[in-house]
Amino acid sequence: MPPAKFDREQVLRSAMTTFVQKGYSKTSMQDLTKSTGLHPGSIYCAFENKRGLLLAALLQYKSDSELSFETYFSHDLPVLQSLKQYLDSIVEDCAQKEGHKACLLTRALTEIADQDGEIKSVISESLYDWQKAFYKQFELAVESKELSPECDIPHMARYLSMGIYGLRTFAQTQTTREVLQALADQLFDDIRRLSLATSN
Amino acid sequence: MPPAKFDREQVLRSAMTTFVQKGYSKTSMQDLTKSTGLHPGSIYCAFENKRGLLLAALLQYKSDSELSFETYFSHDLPVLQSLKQYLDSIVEDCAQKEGHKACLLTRALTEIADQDGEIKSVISESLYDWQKAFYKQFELAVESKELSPECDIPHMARYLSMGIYGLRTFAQTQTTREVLQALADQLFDDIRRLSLATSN
DNA sequence: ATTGTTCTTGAATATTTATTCAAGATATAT
DNA sequence: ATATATCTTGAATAAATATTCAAGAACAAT
Repeated sequence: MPPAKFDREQVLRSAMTTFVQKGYSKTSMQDLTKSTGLHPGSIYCAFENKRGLLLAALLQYKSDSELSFETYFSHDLPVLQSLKQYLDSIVEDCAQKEGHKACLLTRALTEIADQDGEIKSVISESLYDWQKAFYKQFELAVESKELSPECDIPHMARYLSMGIYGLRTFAQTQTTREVLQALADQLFDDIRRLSLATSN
Repeated sequence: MPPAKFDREQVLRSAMTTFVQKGYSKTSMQDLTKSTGLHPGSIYCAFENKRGLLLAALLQYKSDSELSFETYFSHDLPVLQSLKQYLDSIVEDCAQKEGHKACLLTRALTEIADQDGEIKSVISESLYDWQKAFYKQFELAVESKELSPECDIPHMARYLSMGIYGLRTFAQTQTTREVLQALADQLFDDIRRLSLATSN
């Protein structure tokens, strides 16, 4: 019965959603069979075990995120404008009262990275790649004279990442859109100041 | 044999440590009996169950944190100076390579708040109280003319909380002291700018 | 059609982990 | 001293959950 081979990406997206919503430990195999539509045997055949499914989901999440990143940053807009829209989209995600779309990477990072070196590596590298993507955008913007040649690009990229981590955590206690938007706007302003200031 | 009644605070601190290090779900009762020195029966007698122990530990953590907060902010130093030292102490915590001291509140928040309304309330309120403690310090500093009367105090307090959440998350992927210190310093600068600027 | 191969199914098993509780120990009171 | 009440102990139990695997279904090839 080989034809009905399941759609791997679709399965991974379902697993992603479940893991983000319930966390790794609290997600049971039963939850996963329900959300993916796969039976236990199939999951074990395809991904070895629950942990393997998480690893695969993390990689899928990374690749999905990269795609999304590009839709914001790959036009010929000024970086700062793209960044503004990117931050707004995060606010949008966080402001959803029900089923607040968290970030699978950071959620898994805080939940299980201490316990599992390989997973920690995968997550850390993905987050670092994400940070580097900002880095690269800022670099291009320096070349095109949008940003000051003296700004500290790695520092800016790190501070931006930190701010987004913080925003997402903050959003777990408070989802008022205006508040979240004000925080995102403040972060944007601070990054912009760093990106322009020759003095600092 | 009533006399050997265990020291509740000590037990809760041990449980706190274990929960922070392994996370709630991955902490087994066996881990807890080992770290607290209590036998299962005693734990169930005193705290009802594992969840009850977490709740008690969260409250203890809150009260310990408040005490620590006061050691930083209750002298007659300028707020900004106290804040700087407070941030430095967080960097110190985060830079510990082994057993990175995370925040129990945020860790539990991301791990289980979605699943348990009561725990979410306890955590949210504790974090909000912490935010209000900043708020109050800024308010006093406005009264004593250290800070501009026009600064947006609630906004500052929220942005500061957000920054600290972000810093702690960032520290899970990168523990280089210089990098963490630079991020904390940047956060400090941005808060200071908000606290002084009449223009914004 | 029949056979062989490959993939699916999900009930059965193994394992881990929370929880209980009856027996034991310690102290206080009489 | 003895009795009584209170707290402790940790092995036994219950519950939840990951994992396996033998039987079954779908297709392709002869």
